[in-house]
Amino acid sequence: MGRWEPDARGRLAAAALQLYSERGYEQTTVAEIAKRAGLTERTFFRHYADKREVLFSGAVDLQELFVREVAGAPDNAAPIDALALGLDAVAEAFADRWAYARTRHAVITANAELQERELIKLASLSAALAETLRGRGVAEPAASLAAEAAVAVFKVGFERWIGASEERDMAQLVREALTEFKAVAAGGRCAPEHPRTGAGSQASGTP
Amino acid sequence: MGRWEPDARGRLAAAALQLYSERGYEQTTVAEIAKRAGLTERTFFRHYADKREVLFSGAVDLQELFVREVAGAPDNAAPIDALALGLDAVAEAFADRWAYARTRHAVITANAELQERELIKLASLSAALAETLRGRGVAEPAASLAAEAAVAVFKVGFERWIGASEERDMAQLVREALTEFKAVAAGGRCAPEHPRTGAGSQASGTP
DNA sequence: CACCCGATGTCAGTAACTGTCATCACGTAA
DNA sequence: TTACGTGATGACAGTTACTGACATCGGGTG
Repeated sequence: MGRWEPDARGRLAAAALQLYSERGYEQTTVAEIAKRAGLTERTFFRHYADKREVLFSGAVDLQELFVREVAGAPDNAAPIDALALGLDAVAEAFADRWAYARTRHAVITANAELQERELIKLASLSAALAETLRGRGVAEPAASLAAEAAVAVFKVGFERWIGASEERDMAQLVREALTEFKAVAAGGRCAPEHPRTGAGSQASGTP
Repeated sequence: MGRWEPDARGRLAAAALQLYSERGYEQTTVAEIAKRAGLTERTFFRHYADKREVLFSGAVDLQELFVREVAGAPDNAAPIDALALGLDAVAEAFADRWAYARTRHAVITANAELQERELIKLASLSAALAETLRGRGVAEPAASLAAEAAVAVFKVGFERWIGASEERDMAQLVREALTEFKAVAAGGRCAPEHPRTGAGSQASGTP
């Protein structure tokens, strides 16, 4: 049992997301977040390094999960296949957080500073994945390029999942993005092989 | 002819890079930059939106050049080949700025806030390239994935160019990175086909 | 009961950034 | 030549993110 109200950190994160969503990130002061959480501004900065970080505390867990899965892939798996295992696991972890992820994503896409923070978190993820691949014997720059590709695939899959009108299976969307990525990298002219996917599949070739 | 000392904007950028390089980004105040440029803090913020942006005013030109080259590629070129033309042009544009690019890059890699800004500039570049590819008839998400891949290739090539002990041909390094990238995406197990490249090419396969 | 310790509150201070108005140096037209 | 317009700059007050130093609170431990 806490000596004060429990989970100050969680209350701050919840209050921040609410306020950012209600009135916008820039129109929200840290003092207001702290007040809604029943704390002071100074305490906010003891839990979070800055006003943005309160939206990104989960990034560490995401990265650890992704890395663990890649590291645990069979020794004979190619880099891109090891990364695919990590993508699957991450998609699973998001499964029951569709509504939360949507709200958070809307807040972030509405503000450039928050996008910057998200990008550096993804860059950190990419760097960790590259390091893991190197540990599996993959040379540079193959490791870094493969890691960046995996993050790009994740982003595409995530945004499709978030942007869908109803809740869908994120793992499936990510796998489709990976398949389309391989086609592009192989030098394909245009379009995906998933006309059943729905959106944006009218592959108009240039004549 | 300017009414005051000419090129206030350029003087601010030069002063900022000097000070960031000498004593670090965080240890430099905007007032100090302005003073070295013979101006006031308020004038700094009339030329640059914030303390970071002073290092990134060239990003617009880079993006325009890259996009122009991709848009001008032959109609029958595959996405990845169109992007390769843009990569070549950008590498050319950097040719005579090795020392400047090194200093600037060192400043940026030493500070997380500056890295965030750089990442969002690259994301903007990626978005512009994806839009250009869509204009060439490439469907989503192939366009976005190809664009992100091109930016990743550029980053690898640029960092190798900057990190080299002597000045080398950036265009060549970028082309090598592109070749290695294609191999990874195709599902290759390990290493590059350029053992002559030097650094990091001891491809240790997992046993 | 005395003490320790971690989480919080209080308060002063720095620096990034903004809004507002005054001022300056030049071009232009009477 | 002089008066006026205009765009760039200076001066100054104000908000807010963020930090350091110190006090306080409440529970556990000897």
